[in-house]
Amino acid sequence: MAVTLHDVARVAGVSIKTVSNVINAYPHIRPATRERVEAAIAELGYVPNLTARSLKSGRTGAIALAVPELGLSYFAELAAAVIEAAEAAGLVVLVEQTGGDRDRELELLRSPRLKMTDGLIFSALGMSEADVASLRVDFPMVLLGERIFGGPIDHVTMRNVEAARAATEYLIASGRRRIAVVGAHEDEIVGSAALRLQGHREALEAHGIPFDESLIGYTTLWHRSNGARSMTELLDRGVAFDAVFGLNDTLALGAMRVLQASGRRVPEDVAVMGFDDLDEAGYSIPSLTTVDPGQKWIAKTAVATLVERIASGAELGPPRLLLADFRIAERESAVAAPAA
Amino acid sequence: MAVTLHDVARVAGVSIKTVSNVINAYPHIRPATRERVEAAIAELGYVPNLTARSLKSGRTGAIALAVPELGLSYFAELAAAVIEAAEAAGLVVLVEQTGGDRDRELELLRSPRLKMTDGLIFSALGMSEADVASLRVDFPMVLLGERIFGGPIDHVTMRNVEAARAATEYLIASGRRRIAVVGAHEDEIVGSAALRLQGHREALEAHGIPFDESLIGYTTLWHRSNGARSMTELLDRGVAFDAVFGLNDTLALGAMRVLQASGRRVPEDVAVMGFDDLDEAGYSIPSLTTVDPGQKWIAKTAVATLVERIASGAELGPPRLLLADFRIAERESAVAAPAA
DNA sequence: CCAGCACTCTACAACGTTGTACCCCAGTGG
DNA sequence: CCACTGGGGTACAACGTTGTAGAGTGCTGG
Repeated sequence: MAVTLHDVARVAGVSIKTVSNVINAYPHIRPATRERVEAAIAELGYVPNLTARSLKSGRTGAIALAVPELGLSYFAELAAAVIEAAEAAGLVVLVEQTGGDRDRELELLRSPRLKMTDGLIFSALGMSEADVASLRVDFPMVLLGERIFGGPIDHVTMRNVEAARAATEYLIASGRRRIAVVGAHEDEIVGSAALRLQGHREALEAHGIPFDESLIGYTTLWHRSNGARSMTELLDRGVAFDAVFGLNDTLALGAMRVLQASGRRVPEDVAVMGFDDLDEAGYSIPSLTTVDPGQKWIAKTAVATLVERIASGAELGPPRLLLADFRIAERESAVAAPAA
Repeated sequence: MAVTLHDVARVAGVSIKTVSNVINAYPHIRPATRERVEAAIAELGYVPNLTARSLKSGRTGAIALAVPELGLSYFAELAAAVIEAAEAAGLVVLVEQTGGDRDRELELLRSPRLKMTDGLIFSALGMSEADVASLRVDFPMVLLGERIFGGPIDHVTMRNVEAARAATEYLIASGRRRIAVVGAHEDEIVGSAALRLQGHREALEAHGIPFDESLIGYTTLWHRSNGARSMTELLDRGVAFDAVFGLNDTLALGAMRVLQASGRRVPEDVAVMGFDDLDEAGYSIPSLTTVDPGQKWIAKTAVATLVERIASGAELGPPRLLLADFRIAERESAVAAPAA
């Protein structure tokens, strides 16, 4: 069925190796031979069998990307950026969804399916420091996310603490003092929620504002509905606040909806700050002021780092920690000058 | 470096074929032998080389999914559903982004990278009927989208015309008569925009409502900003309307934002209807009434159809057209009983 | 007691490609 | 005239797996 080098070789009247040489741009080939081979390739519509090539070379030209869920905008945008960067490097991307489930994440790391790729970009969400040993795998891997630090592999991520601190400082600078938080995770030590909450506390402390536990809204997941529910609870609690820091954009948008439905004006009565700078942060009503944590850079850097590891293996030295720059994306939901 | 069947065979003291037989659950193996082999596998941490297996079997266990862009929520949710369905079928998914660009779509169809997969689920956006010949490829493929009908391959899609007609009829039933449309494509004959607009017109006609060109907002892309811009134009135009039909949710959400910013109440002054039933349709303010076009079914069916084609090839008979059921997802932005 | 069978296992070839070794030839310098 | 060089090409093995054919067992039934 499929056309192979043998078929091309027969038609061109040369050996299969010569055809292979033509395809791989081997220099020492007579123009006449090259032409005959190219004609045969065109005539038969030959396409190299990448599986065979992979077997021989040990490289597949594919990398895997594991994310919790593409339905979450953050990860969809991450995947888009990774695929784009990979394509620029001549790689294709195999996308896996783990659901953010620890067991599925661990299972993925042991899956033979990864043998079909040259390496893995792994955005972990369910694993914890206790699982760090599982990251010691025999294929190139780059870790994303903030569940594990100091692991045995390259890690590309964002400055969660500093960025969150900057976010809260932005709110403080605009005159806000009672800042509610949506999306905290109870008893969590590692993970984005804990780090961002820590940055928030640091900012409060730096400005002599006492931390008020009653302003913290806890959720398990970071879906929009969790942000909405958490805000409802805060309102029911009856505590006063003049700003809300959603630990991600999705939470912030969910919370903002409830705030507005309750009759509060954003940003006049309550300023809202998000985290992630999703596409949609620019299109909510009002548009969402948020932290751009450098996701594009993270995607590019993750691919570049993985490509390096694939090329040079362990020789590249000890695992590196690469941190993206962040910035506050100023929009309508929270403005630098305190609103009237 | 990597452990192979040979290594396992040597340790277990059997031939490599026996090890292969153990792995592939070949029945006639003595328990003692099986145990020794399994012990050796565990001891060495053997993982089958899928590339080699692919070369031998001609199957890779991977399928490709080509979408315009994962940053577009519709396609992110589609990809999530396809990956989930594929995983259930024991397949992994290689995701490609075409940008909705015709040339890149055509190039993709000829790309040797597809040789690494067993088939392709192709969501075309840039191609047109003129390119139908390019769909005649020698690998299994399932087409999604509405750019091409009657092509030489299986096609899974939604009932655009009927669903859009139902959407407009829903608005009419709730007492709306002047229904603006956002997202039409000028001079388009095929494609979602044209089909949905056609359904809209059919509904108007069926109810004796004249079609008013001045109520149609044209855009090129279907991003949120296009919906916002288009709505701004409609408002500037000064035409009166009591409902807006966004040809997709993203457009509808963008338009809704502008509507509200202009002081109009949704749904009291203007009802808003979307199309797609994205996750976020449930979390806007107000939540978006929209058409659920059966995306999950489409994803599942596309995978199932592709799997069938992979298994039985051309014997499966002529190309099929498979259409999903749709339903109106009733939320706040447009309600069945006319709002006060 | 032996043909016949089922079971258990092995040797070998193949999937389609590329790396290695080699061969042949023409031209060159001594 | 002969080694030597290098261009142009070939044959063969190998990547790690599975299909095919077949070789030994031991057991069964006639």
